[in-house]
Amino acid sequence: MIAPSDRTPLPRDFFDRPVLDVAPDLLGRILVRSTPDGPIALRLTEVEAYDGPNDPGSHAYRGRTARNGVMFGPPGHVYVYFTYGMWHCMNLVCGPEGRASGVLLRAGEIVEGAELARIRRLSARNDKELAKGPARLATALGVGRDLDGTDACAAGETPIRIVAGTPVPSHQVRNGPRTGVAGEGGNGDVHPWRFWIADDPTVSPYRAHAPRRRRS
DNA sequence: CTAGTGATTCCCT
DNA sequence: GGGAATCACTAGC
Repeated sequence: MIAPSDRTPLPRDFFDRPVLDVAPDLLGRILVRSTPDGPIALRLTEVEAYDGPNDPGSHAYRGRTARNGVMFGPPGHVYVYFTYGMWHCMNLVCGPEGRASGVLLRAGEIVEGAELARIRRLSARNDKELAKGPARLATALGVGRDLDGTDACAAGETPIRIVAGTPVPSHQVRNGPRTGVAGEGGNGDVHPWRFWIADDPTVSPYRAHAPRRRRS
């Protein structure tokens, strides 16, 4: 059951700020995913910032394409991409419009609808693993490319919204280098653009980017 | 716990 | 053509 206060999405102004301001402020906020079977609510515990065409690690680095068009649109919308032939990951577009920056949602704690998330995440050995990693998070919430471009700030029974939750005080926020990003880490040029809640058991393990070897 | 590797397909060069 | 903002599984400590 969603409390009445949880029906109000965060205003678009929340996302219409520099991405490095928005990213740590998202920790502790609640993502509400409405599905035909009922709501799933997730408390965000780990996020990662991407700063548009000036950021070599960003999908928007080489300009607008068919895949990343939503990033160039207004803030507060959902950008979903497909990767590694199997997985989806979701981002929230941040302002100002046209900067094409966004926050990758890397991990969270399911606080409602765990019974629905478990059905989509049969390989999870416990509930802490349901959304421990960006593709696991999207899978647990049933998020795919069909939700690319969804407005997370719209009123009503929308597929995805972000509600206030409880912001995490800055002394409990940790930050470090991004994980798994090609073009970063190998040359020592890393930035503390990953943010997580200190000592939270749902935060994903750090993995440096490892280039894949060719198949025969 | 860490490290190594196969899976699988879309998208851009 | 080949890399990709990852995961699941295995082996070994």
